[in-house]
Amino acid sequence: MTQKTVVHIEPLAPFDLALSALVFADGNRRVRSFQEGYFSQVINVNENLVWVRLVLEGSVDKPKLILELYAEDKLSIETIHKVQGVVSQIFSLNLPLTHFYDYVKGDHVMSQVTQRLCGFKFPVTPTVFEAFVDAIVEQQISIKVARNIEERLAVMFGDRVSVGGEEFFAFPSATALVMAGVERIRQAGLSMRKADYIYGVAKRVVDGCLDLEGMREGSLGEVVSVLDDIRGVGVWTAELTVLRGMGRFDVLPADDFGLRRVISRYYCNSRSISALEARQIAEGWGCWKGLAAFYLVIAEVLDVCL
DNA sequence: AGCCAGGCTCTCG
DNA sequence: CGAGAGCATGGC
Repeated sequence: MTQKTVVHIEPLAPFDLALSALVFADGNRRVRSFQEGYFSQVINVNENLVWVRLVLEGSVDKPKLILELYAEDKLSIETIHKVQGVVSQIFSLNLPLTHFYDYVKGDHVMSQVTQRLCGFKFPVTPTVFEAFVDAIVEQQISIKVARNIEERLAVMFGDRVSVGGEEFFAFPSATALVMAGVERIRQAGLSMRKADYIYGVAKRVVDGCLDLEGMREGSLGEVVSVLDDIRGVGVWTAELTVLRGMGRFDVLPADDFGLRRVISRYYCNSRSISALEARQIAEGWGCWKGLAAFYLVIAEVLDVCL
């Protein structure tokens, strides 16, 4: 029988859930979505599968969150705490955005954008592994196609939890992907090559020769270089993994076509710019360069005029 | 219809 | 070395 628990969270202000979860607005409800003010997804804390729903009460400047946890069995206090920790991590609830806003005050474009998008936090994945696989999936193809494939991977290989007769899927574990094998991974809509890369990464994780979680504390250059050495992984994939998987917002994946395009739109009149130029512009955003770049992405999506 | 998306590897000159 | 083909899918 489904068990429900409700927890109240007070994130550091400002926080805007609608902006932060905007990218999940058209997501598959069984995997991860943002609908009618509710963000939802399955969270896995030591083999406990919990489907969570998160909604913002109060304002962006005085944010209060209500977190609902649904599980098939009664949850221990410890599990509830851990789930709360993961949610807090996904939206960087304790990240002081005001430091970022102060830092870019002198940058005309970024100060405007941060004012308009006040409270946006770039969502992070619960595990580094998820970000790594996602980044490989996202190589070269459009975001929409990539998202479809990622959702398909969850439905095909992810653990499921049943809530009120509905099924919800977690992101697949490395073990599940290794068990699936290259051919079945490919059937999610990937090229043979990408399926092979993903299988390879999962296999390393299962074999214990790639400790992704253990790399969170490593220096940026070191981590990127270790990941970059893996077959199928370049600098772009490594940087996106560090950014989105570890919440290291000081990383700019400058090889990213979309990020370069949006940076140019706001800073160089849309002429095509090199990765080097993008990095030079991003230097002005200091240790916030990765987050800042995604402020521009959201600004573009919402067609924010300056 | 054909080109291109939040790349990367492999091959060939 | 640098340039170019190939890859899966879906939107335009």
